[in-house]
Amino acid sequence: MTYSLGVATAKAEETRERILDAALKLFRQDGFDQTTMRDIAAEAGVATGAAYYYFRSKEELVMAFYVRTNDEARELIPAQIARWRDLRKRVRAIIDTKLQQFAEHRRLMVALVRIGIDPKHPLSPFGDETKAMREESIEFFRLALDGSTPAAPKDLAGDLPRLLWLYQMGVILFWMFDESRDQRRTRALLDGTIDLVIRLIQLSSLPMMGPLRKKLLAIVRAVED
Amino acid sequence: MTYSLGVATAKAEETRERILDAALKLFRQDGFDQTTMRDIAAEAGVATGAAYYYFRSKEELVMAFYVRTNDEARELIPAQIARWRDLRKRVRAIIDTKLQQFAEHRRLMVALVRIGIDPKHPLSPFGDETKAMREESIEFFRLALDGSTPAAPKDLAGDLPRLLWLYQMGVILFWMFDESRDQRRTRALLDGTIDLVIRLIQLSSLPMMGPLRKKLLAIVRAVED
DNA sequence: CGTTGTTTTTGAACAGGTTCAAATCGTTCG
DNA sequence: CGAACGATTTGAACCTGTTCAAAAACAACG
Repeated sequence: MTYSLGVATAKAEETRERILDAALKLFRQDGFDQTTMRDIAAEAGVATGAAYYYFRSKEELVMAFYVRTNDEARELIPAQIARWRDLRKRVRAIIDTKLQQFAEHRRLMVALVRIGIDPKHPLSPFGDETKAMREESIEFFRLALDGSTPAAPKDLAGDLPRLLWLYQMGVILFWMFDESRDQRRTRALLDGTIDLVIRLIQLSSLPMMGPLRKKLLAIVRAVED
Repeated sequence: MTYSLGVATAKAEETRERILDAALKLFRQDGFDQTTMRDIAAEAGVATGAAYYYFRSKEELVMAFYVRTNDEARELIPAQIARWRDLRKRVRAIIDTKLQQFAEHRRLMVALVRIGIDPKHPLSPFGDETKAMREESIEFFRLALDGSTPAAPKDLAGDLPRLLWLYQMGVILFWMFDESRDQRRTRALLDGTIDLVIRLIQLSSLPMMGPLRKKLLAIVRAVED
């Protein structure tokens, strides 16, 4: 879960942190592609090989950052959810929190997407190795739906968290490449679509929507494994 | 348009083709990552540097394949469209044709996606350099909508081709990673969603949908540049 | 303390994408 | 023909991610 390759002692843990911090500093300063593993090792004051003792690849350094934010989210997000009952606000709060966490390293996440888009890659957000984190993230949306207004239709309870998570992933993807000032385009997208998403959930409760909803769910389930 | 770096003579054009063919042969045989530029050059009977005289990068070899299919599509797709008036069938024919063209090198396209997902990358399907090809692909959908049944609502005529193109890109993306036998999952996705897409277009013609449609279009337009 | 086994660290070596200066080829012109 | 010039081709060199065998540091044990 903590993706620690060779950490057995406290000093090792410290070295690992030092390498990760050096990497993040340089990534932020010069960008992912411009930063070499030799740079990172030098900045951390270790030999080149040391980085590979703790991280399997350059991308795994980015993944380690991602894991770090996930650890933080475990505290942050439930607290946010507890502040409202309104589903719209809850979902918005989850996504806003995520974006805030990534903000400092926005462009960095591209490195993760590049390899992660292939579900076969170990670091893919859709793959096996990241399953625990993924499920945890999905769980937040289950929590948000729990006792919210509007309430989610019962028979969607199983799929809705996953669907909202997918929506979140889409927004984050858009945001990573959003070069508008302060990423206001993403804000606009959020403002426009959250409303739509919630409205859609409500609409789908209407009896007349039964067949359509069934069809959609069938497709969604067929698409997922 | 033809992405030819240094081709001025007929012999050069021939060398270029030889390198591209060698590359495609090896990519198909051993996969993109397993094939080295040195392999490709050797297979083509030229020095390593020669490949870089004609192609700016390893990925550009894949792009050259993509361009090739696009050149073919210019003949194939209008012929397909002319076979029906039914919009569903026309759209399906466009997408099926594309998939058929890529079929032989399905996994190869992943290499293009990896870098192309970043709109900043020169080879991105969303970037400047590929604009001509992109517009051409979108044009096919305009052609498909032209005089089709059902007819598209007038005020959607401007955006619909681009939206259908996006839908196509999504399907192709899914297909690239679809490891089910004969990619039947993708077929299932197509069977399920084409219907939905066409139905949605029809629905949006209903007067009651006015406000919703406006809202959706506003979002779509805000998201695009 | 010395021995032994494990964890951590080192830096050289390797691999493959890419660059580049120099050589070769081909064409044009006097 | 021979000089001049651009187009093409070469292969060595460069850069950077990654691997690996050996050294160093450390812990446990007698």
